[in-house]
Amino acid sequence: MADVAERAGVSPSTVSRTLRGLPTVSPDVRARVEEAARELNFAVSRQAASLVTGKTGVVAALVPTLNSWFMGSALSSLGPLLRAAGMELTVYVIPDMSERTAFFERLPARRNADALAVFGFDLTDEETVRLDDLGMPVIYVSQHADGRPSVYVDDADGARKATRHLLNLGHRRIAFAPTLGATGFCFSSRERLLGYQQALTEAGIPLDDDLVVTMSSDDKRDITQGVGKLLSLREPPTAIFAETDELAISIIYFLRKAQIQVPERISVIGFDDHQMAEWTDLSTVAQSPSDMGRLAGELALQLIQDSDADHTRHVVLPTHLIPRATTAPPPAPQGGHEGAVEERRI
Amino acid sequence: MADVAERAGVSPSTVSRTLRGLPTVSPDVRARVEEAARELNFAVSRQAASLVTGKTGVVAALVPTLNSWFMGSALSSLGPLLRAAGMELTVYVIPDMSERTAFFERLPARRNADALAVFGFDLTDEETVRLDDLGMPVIYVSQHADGRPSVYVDDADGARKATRHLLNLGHRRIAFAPTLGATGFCFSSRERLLGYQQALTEAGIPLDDDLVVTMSSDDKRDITQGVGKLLSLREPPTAIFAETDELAISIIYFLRKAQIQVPERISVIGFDDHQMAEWTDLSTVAQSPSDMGRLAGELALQLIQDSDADHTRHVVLPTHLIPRATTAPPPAPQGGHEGAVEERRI
DNA sequence: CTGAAAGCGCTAACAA
DNA sequence: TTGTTAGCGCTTTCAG
Repeated sequence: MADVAERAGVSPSTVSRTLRGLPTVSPDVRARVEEAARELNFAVSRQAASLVTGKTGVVAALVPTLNSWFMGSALSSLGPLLRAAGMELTVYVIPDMSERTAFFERLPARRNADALAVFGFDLTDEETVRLDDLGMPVIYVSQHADGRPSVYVDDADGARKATRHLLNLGHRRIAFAPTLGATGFCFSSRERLLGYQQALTEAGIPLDDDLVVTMSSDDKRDITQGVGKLLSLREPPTAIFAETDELAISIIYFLRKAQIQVPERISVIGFDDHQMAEWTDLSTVAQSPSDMGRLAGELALQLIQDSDADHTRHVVLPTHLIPRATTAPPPAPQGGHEGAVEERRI
Repeated sequence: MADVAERAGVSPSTVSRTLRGLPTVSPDVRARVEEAARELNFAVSRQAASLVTGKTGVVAALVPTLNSWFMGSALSSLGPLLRAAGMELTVYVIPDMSERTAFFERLPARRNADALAVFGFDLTDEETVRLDDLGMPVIYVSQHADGRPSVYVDDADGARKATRHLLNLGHRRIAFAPTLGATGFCFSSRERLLGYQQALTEAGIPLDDDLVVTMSSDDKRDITQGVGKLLSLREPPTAIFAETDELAISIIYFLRKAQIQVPERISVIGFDDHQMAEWTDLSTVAQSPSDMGRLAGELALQLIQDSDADHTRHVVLPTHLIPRATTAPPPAPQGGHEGAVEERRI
């Protein structure tokens, strides 16, 4: 910066003012400084600046993985939004329990970010408390956190929609397949289970624990076994509501592999409206992770600016049912002969 | 840090030494300092440290989007690797041309990272030169950059494998569908096209430009039109090689929707071995983006440490063909009656 | 509108 | 093994 100052024939202070766009710089000086900066390929060091301002210019995101449709979409919208505000995005990927423990013990984000967005973890109370004294706003995304800023979809409502859709088609034996990430992380399982149960109760159908089978969506064997468990019940389900589209698609794969027609014999519905849902004609409940990323980013920027903004704001996003070709009325009670024309599907 | 020093009854330097794990600290002092640090919830400010060391402790990744299987997998493996080395990952998401221009003009990573990993962009020469004087090692991932460190798969070879597989099945009219990101970014299209052409030439089949139809994999209309173009040729292809699995899956969707059986009438093969490829029984060429992420990270760390390491190293990863159920021999020349048993697919 | 000077929190010499 | 000192590159008073 001193070089730029010298080249432009002004003091470092003036260079600083110019480069930050402060209005208290005369036009000709501004022009000289900007040219000098360009010629020298000068870029301000965030490190040095933040040392004195106390702001790092960084928003941190805590994610269990980047390798999922949800996270990818959310961060793809968060990133450019932050850049537009002159901020950078640093990502902490926490793929397993030991990394998670390490993260919460050391809290490496402390002093190295102005805000933290926590994506989709089902945090323990201790972990939440730990984040409370991190010294920066923490935004909870895709999860509730009482009394703390959160952005999420109404998962329970979405699950009700999915379940009601199946009920409306005439299904009475409806299974729910929550998914457990390989690492003990848990997205919105609880809420979706709740919505599923509410819809059943609403319809006067007793809950049956045998119809709730957790499957890890990364693990083929686990899915086969889970599907097997459902098929071997004395009264198997005629419909399966999978917690995510990815799980739904793999369940369909195993059902069809076992010669069980979908949706003629068993209907399957997912949750997400993953890009693949369209290509596989999957009925699902849509949510918008990119909206969540955007809103989380806006909330973060706002909380960074007004330290006394409303820190308890919850933003709840809508979901909507997208019926496609994997849900249909259940097969006739005993006859077992199925729908006439069989469409081709991927 | 001064607080910690006072509480532990030592000087700031000693605290610094302790916290950085230098060996020149006596055990009892170390213990006192660590306890004090824990009690005060102290974490070193990277900003201040980097001001004096000149190292930021950050690796930057430049990506066109995070919302793709490839990027998600690559960064999911890069992130934890960097954390294990005590580094942070900051991500620049450059979704469109204007952001791209802005990035290369301002180079915001300058002085704010120790290395930059550029993922999957097809950079212009000017852009590459611009990165050369960024003042930090730049690792090119999923692309060649002559004389600069690169990590990529042998796309041409993978494409040859895919094309040969189709040739071996008896196909002679084979189309190639490169995909153009919505934003003018271009992954490995060129190389894959090349491999496709080589395999054809090798087999003595003349190239036909009509069989190469670009389709934007985000855009439904574009894909329908592209498929339509191929189907309306005087001599339509009996097989399509799609540049990516995602494109392959959507092409299959449109073909089946148009009552064109896959693979009986037209074979389709993709490239990636996307997680969904298995669930859709898609034949494909596998590559491992997580390996690429990992190797890129290792290379970055190495270049950061030894500034005089080999800056021209190229790491080339293998691909392998995974034949599944979307490729089969072409239909009999004129009769048009297809294979006997029809397997069920998602 | 501009410059001088102080200091942000840390590390790296050097001295003890 | 530990403490002292001098900056790293910037922003921010405060004078002018």
